Amino acid sequence: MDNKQEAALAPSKEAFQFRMGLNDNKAGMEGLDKEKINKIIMDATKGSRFYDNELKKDQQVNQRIEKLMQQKSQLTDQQIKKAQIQVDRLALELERNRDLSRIIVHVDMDAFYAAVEMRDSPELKDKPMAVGSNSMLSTSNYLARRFGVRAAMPGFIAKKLCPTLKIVPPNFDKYRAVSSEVREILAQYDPNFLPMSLDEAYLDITDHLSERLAWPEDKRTFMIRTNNSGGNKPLPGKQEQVECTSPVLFEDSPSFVADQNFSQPGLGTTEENRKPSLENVVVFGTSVEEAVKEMRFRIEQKTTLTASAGIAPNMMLAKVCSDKNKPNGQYRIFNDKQAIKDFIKDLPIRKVPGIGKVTEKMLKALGIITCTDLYQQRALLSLLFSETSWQNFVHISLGLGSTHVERDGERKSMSTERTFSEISSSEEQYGLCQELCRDLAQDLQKEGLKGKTVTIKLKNVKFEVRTRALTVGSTVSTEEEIFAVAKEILKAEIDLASPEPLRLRLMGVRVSGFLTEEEKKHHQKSITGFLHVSKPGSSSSLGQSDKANPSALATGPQRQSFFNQKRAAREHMVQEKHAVCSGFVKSEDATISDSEGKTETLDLENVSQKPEFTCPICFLKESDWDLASFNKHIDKCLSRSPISSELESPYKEGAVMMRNEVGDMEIQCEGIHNADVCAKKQIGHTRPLDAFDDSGINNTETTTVEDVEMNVNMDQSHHSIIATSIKNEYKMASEPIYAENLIECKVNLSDTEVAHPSSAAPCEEQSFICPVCNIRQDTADLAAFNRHVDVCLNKGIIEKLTEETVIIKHPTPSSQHTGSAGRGRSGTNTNTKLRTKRPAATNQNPVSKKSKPNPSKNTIDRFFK
DNA sequence: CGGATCGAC
DNA sequence: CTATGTCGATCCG
Repeated sequence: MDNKQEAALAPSKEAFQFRMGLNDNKAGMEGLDKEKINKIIMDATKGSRFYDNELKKDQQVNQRIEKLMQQKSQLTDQQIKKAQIQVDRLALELERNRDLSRIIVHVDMDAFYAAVEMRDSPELKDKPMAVGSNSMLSTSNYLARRFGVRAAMPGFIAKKLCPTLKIVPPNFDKYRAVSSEVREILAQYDPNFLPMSLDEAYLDITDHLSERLAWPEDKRTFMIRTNNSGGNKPLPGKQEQVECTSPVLFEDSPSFVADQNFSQPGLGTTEENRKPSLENVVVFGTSVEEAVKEMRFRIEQKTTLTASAGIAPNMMLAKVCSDKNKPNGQYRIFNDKQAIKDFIKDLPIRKVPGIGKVTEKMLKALGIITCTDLYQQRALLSLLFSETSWQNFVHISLGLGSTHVERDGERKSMSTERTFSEISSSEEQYGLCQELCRDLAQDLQKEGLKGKTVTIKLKNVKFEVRTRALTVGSTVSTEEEIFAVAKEILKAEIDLASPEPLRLRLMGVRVSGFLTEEEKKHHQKSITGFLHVSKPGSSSSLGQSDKANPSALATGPQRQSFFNQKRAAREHMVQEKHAVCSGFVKSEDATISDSEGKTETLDLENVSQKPEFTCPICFLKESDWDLASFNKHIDKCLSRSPISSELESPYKEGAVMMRNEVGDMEIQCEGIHNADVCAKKQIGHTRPLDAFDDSGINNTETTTVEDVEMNVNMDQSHHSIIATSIKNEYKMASEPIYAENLIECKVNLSDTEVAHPSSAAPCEEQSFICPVCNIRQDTADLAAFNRHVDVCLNKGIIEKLTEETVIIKHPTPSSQHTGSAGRGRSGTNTNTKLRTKRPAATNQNPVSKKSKPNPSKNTIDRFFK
């Protein structure tokens, strides 16, 4: 097993395929087979700078894997066994708190953008097509996928795979409109549903379902819209003759009805007793599946587009499920532990949201492919990965996920970035930077946000990316403020590259570190307010009309040339110079921008000089101020001599209102975004998960319950705490617990709500297996058993433990479950942590959820109770 | 805090 | 010729 890395470390072809995710091609009869696809892509790719960079990134991953394997090889059995106990403690706790009471649905429109375009352009319907540009595709239709054409693939390569491919440019306004139609429907099943993007959403339909039970039939009855005159839809009982064979959208009639089973017991009444002309009517039942079918039916009726859905007890599972019967299908995991376990068993970890390419490859190096593998290796993983990572792994392998569909909190950052053909002149780079700042400032303004940190992102022609950030004392939100900071950062980068110019292909600007509501109140009168006043009207007029105009004029039909954009930007700069001169930006700037040509050169010189700032409040000017001290000064000035309160940002109120307005569809659209920002966000959306892979399920190696051996090693000084908590855990579970048996262990908690035979059965007769000596204790006396465990813990193996292990001593906010602290010594882990998304199962446990700062302490307190 | 990286869409 | 844009999260130094 240790040598698996050999193959993985070999670079080139295989590496690239890993990076590009080419391993899951679904070759169709009319398309290309996997071999051909890979070859074409390789040929089109090989030798490019992009490819070189991909190889480099891959090497980095391989190095991480190498480190991982090395750490692994140094682990002792004892360490693993000890880890096993600790991990299992978490697993047990999680299992005990498993929430099976909710019905979560993940709805996913099939090939959304492509489907919309096909719907509206009949000539596209039977052709392979994709939405995007020559340089990047957002999504492709199912016909194109047979040729290997996928989301996140450059259009020019797609064309090589499929010369007849039609690439249509995206039309986000249209997608947004369709999306809001869909959301109108979704809202009726869960008013608090959570949209993830234009084509995807989570719903908690538990409440809907209980209401639905009492609904009369007519509330579940819907007309079937017949768009084709002759094409009468088959009615219940007849649909097998239609047999919608093709998974391809619109290849046959886009009929939901043809594809669905409406002859559910108890609703087959449509044929006879509906009103005269209403024979085209369908009634849905009250079950979970029926409700979701109804939802999808209504979506299709309303939009002529199909959706897939996953139904499960939590969001993570629902998401995986929605992929299962895509397109135009649904799949449900029942709210039953065994059902979850069965589903998870052979599930490739890559399917799980949060496990991406890199994680997949790293885990693969450890022999982990499926969730079962993941579960079996949990002890090892807890030693090799960071706390959050391995705990997330445990959540996944237990099939746990969040059961609360909630909107995300406040936004944390806002950014804009652009790719272009090489720009190496620093003047252009500054101009571009300013333009980005302008765009960003407008977006910030729409949400009334001000941030303290400015980050710029640069990607050179070799695709190397770097980001640099600067946090300032005051807050920034206007173009000038942002640019003042961004310019400094950019200058530093240009200087760093020294004689060589920066050869950029992308630049981005981001603002983060937003003020909280609290801070907003206090910090109201910032430099921003001052600038607003000093150039009355200019910022708001700029917001609306000014933006597109100059560049449109300059470039004509398409804004291809950044030259022109930059020129336009410069013109803009000139207009605004009087605003600039009010102090935040270097004073020289104000003096130069008289003629266009001069602006460039002088601006450039400028940048390499030491900045000089003038305080906008006291008008003091210090030559040795840097940005930070300048900002500090302003802060002081502001608190010393209060500025009249009318300087508040005019946008603040509006922003707050928007956020609270839940009922409004447009706002629900993207949470706190209005339509414009929303549009921007959607540009370039790619959907790698569109590349679903049905063939992934193989390798069905059943894992039986083995490895009952469990020698416990505990840190002596704290063993009593552990002992106690273990005791209590064993108290909770009503049957013997094996390490490998965790998923099985019966939980007699409130899961009985969703009554299912296997979920609630209490245990026969009590007996315990001591986790230390591993001997079965045939006693129903819990106290006796606990005494035994205590004794066991106090003798024997523990003496052999040499390393210092802090188990639950002083739980810190960051070390939730005792794992990380003690692992330092025998040189095992520390570095090479893998980052994974935040633990998927957060809201499972009401205790640990609430007390974020110190969850494990609470847990233990409760144990002691 | 700053920088790099991952992952999702 | 030609390989996105935006955002949140995590980890490490």
